[in-house]
Amino acid sequence: MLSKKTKYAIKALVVLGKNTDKPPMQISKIAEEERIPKKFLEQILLDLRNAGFLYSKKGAGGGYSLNKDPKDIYLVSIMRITDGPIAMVPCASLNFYHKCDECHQETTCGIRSVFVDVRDATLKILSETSIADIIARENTLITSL
Amino acid sequence: MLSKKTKYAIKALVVLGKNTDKPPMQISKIAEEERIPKKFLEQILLDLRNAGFLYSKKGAGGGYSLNKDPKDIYLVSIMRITDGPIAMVPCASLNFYHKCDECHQETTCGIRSVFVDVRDATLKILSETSIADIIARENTLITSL
DNA sequence: TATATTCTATACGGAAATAATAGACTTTAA
DNA sequence: TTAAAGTCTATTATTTCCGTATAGAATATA
Repeated sequence: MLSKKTKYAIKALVVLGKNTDKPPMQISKIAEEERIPKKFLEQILLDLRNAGFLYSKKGAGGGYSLNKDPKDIYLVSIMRITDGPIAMVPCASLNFYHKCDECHQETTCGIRSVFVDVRDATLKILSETSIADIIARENTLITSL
Repeated sequence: MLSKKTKYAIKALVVLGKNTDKPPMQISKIAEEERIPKKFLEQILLDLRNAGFLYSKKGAGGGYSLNKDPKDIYLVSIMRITDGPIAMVPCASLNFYHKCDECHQETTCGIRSVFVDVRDATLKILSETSIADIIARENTLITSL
């Protein structure tokens, strides 16, 4: 399951992605609009900032804005920051690999073999879908109502 | 992440899938062979039995055996018993649907839209891969060493 | 029929992860 | 100088996962 942290991160980035031509947006405003606990959101935005996705400005009139084009922020990157691995088993993870506790024959493990395929299928989607795509999808969905 | 419960379930089914022509196998033996905590495995096998995948026999000489052909036991079914939903967001789940806490506009949610695609990609693999396939994959991997 | 063997069922407890909150500090605009 | 922001770390609360315990029911076989 996606953590709330990840969902909040994506939602915040979507809001900021619609705000690119305006002055930076305050945490409080994002939290309010998306109904995210403010203090929790602070932590999340900080992580995204430290990973280079956000620009922040302190003091009066400060706030957050995207540091990249929404087209260049992919879900896979966000998820790796907030949730960590994409794969469903640690032994199939590209960026967060470690051996499974239970496993003692990784090279011949049939479970691993299947979940490498699952990882690849998931990864293909998540690494092709950007914040801009999410916004576009929402616009399409709204139009088709 | 896959729970240990699910991994243990798959491993137990694989062991039983290699044992189809022999008398039922005791929990203790499966637990020993696969190094699974026995009491935990009892619960898991019980769930699989109640779902119709296993046949069990009490008393001396009793034990567990598969109630279906290994070709007809798909990973998706096992996972739904042990872990529940396949989708990464509850609002995208086919068998365990419920609204996300945070969400108030499900029909136009871009996150949901993407994770429906992820679910479909995952589901395709998991509903095509059976216990027999896992065994076959392991044999292939062993041969190619 | 007695007994050991094996599965059945439910309840419990600790550990880890997740979610949220708190408070003190830093920077900046006006 | 002060109010408005973000920064950073610690702490608490909640939930889920993993494993254990215990009592019970069914069955083979001696």
